[in-house]
Amino acid sequence: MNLKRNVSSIASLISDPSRAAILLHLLDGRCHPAGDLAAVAGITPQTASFHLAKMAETGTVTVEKHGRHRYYRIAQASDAEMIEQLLSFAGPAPVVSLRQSDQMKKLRHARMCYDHLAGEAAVRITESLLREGHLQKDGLQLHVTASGERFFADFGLDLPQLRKKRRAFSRCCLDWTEREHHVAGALGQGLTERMFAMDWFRREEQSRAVRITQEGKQGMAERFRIRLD
Amino acid sequence: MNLKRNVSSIASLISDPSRAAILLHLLDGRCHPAGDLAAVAGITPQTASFHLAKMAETGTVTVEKHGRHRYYRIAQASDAEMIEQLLSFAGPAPVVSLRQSDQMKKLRHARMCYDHLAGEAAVRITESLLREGHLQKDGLQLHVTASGERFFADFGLDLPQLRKKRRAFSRCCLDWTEREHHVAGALGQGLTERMFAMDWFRREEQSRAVRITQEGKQGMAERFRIRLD
DNA sequence: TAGACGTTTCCATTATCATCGAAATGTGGA
DNA sequence: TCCACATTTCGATGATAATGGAAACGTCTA
Repeated sequence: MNLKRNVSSIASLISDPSRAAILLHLLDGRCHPAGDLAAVAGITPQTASFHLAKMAETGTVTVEKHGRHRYYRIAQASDAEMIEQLLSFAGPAPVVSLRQSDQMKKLRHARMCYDHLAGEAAVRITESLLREGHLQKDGLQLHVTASGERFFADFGLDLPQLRKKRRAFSRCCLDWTEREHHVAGALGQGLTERMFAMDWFRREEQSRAVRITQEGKQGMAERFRIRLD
Repeated sequence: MNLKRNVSSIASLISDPSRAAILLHLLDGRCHPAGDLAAVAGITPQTASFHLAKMAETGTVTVEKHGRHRYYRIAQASDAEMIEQLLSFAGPAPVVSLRQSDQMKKLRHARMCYDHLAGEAAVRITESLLREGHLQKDGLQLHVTASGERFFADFGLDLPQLRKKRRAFSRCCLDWTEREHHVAGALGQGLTERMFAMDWFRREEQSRAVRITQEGKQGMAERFRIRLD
């Protein structure tokens, strides 16, 4: 069994508190400059650079140079999802401060999970798609039905294009706050992108949290027949 | 966010190769003497004892004294399931030797996931229970329907008793070889126990693998309408 | 009662690795 | 051209923790 090797090497990436902090912060799917990540993890830029280099070497993160900044992000959606899964075992975070509980409430409500929407909103949307027969669950796969093809096209998604991407097309991703599944994969990403384009959601600064706009509430009621407050 | 702390401490449990080997071996749900675990991990008894003491302290494993042996096992089903989940990210194990691939094939077919059945057999059984309307999926929960109540009672399970247990009654557990869900929780455990009592399955020595008997094949065809070879 | 065996405790060794100061590199702006 | 700034590289340090030898403990067997 050389599963051992894989398992422990994956785990050791996250076992260091500084790296965990960095990865958790990168879980918002955005690009972050090295300095910010150092600040988040509470370490000096040198140390952060050391960790980032290490993670870049194993392919966990990728770099993009822009001027004198270097922006890092998580390389693969699957890695991000693994960390999300770990979170669901870290248990419901014991709330310490009011500020934390407030932040937590926002995260539960709607947040980014790397490149797609997560939290209550995402779970409700996924439920709706299944209920209306646009998606069909098959294990961890989510198949788009005939009615789904029409629905998504009508929604402004180019499904053939999304299918072409070199990644899973449509799959379940475990939501660690809701303990249910939400749509991930290229479809989840495309859907999320489209909803942002329609200004249904707006990202918060420096956080994975996502705010729902008035248009969003209205749109979700009309399109998905769900009501979020 | 003190999620960080939790996440990294969970990961550090498995990040050490020796501990990973021990935990992976304990994933069969059986009790194992300390010496065996040392051998499996390729370390001296002292070192294994050190790791086991550490894991016992954090509540990951529990000890049972029998004569001069001390038998260890994973304390909580949820921990075992977390490790199983990590395995699904470790990727399909690159097969090195023929012996390994053979062992792997057996594991895929049927194995123990701590205290319940996993692998193809478990996934097929779960599918059958859903298809026949005995179980109903609700997020990660599995509800027993009215017809399910009758079915399980007829199968020899004491559901009220199982519900009393201080653990999740019936839930989905991600199968890392099949990438689908199978029944876990008290129901998964009870079901597995009953099938072993009926001699449908037999455990292999020193492995998580499980062999299906002739009775098992016949019984599964009759009761679950599935055919496994 | 003695000895074998499984296991743990104690202890010293060793290696690994996160960390940071100092300095180098590269980029942008004045 | 010079300086400020983001980042990395280098090098040294210190802490942590895995490891195994020696010995003790408890249990089983003869």
